[in-house]
Amino acid sequence: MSEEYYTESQKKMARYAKALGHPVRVFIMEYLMKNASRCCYSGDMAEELPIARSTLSQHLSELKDAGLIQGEINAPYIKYCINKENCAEAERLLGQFFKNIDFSNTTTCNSSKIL
Amino acid sequence: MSEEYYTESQKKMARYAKALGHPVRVFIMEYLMKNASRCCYSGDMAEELPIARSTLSQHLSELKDAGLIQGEINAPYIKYCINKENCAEAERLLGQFFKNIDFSNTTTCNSSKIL
DNA sequence: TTCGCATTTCGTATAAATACGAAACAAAGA
DNA sequence: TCTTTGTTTCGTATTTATACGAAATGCGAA
Repeated sequence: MSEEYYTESQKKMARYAKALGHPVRVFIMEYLMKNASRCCYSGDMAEELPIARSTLSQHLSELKDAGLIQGEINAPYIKYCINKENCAEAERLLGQFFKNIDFSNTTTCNSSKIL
Repeated sequence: MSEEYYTESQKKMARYAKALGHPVRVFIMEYLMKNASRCCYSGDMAEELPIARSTLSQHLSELKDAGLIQGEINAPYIKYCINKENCAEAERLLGQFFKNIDFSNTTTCNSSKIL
């Protein structure tokens, strides 16, 4: 019944963008990127963030559900790291997306009646 | 009292990403990019989307508040277009962000205990 | 088996996002 | 001035996101 109005790319892009749509989650991603050579645990990040550990855990889950990170059990810790494959896809989708902007055209929206 | 935990880049990135975190808004952005040479009105997009016009208007407002698009009054229409300056910033921020991924390192999270 | 530890899940509260239809608005034209 | 028209704002309902503390979980070590 419900027709498909959005392309797979549009839905995927929105999914990835939504996951990155919170400063805590951007922080987590950058933390994992910077510390990719060593083990990254929830507790390490918790010490640098002003939120409860349960809240951090939820943000980790969101990034995991979106496919941007993955966790590996290293009991009693859980080691987190970037999901490179999906991050590469997100990078590609976003790159393609912005490439469609025509920076040569300067004739639109240059009047004084800008909202 | 509330210390600053997130960088300006992190907050800006999250803001832009959040604005792109819905298929309708990705659709709108791509529509405006593709039709940059001509006028884009709310009604044109409404005809291609399965949502109420008031809902579309709200999504347009979100993109506008995030700085990704702008509107120009062309009564009784409102002409929308990409805000190139801010889109360029978003592109730059996201590009920098993903560039931090170390694709050469393959030693993390390759065990069988992946969550 | 029992304890301790890091982490998540649960329960819950509050705020924000998403959606719709009705009403308001602003400007052009009759 | 009144009407028409495209769009937004308002009022509202529902869902989802964000946050916390308490309790549960899973596992290694004692």
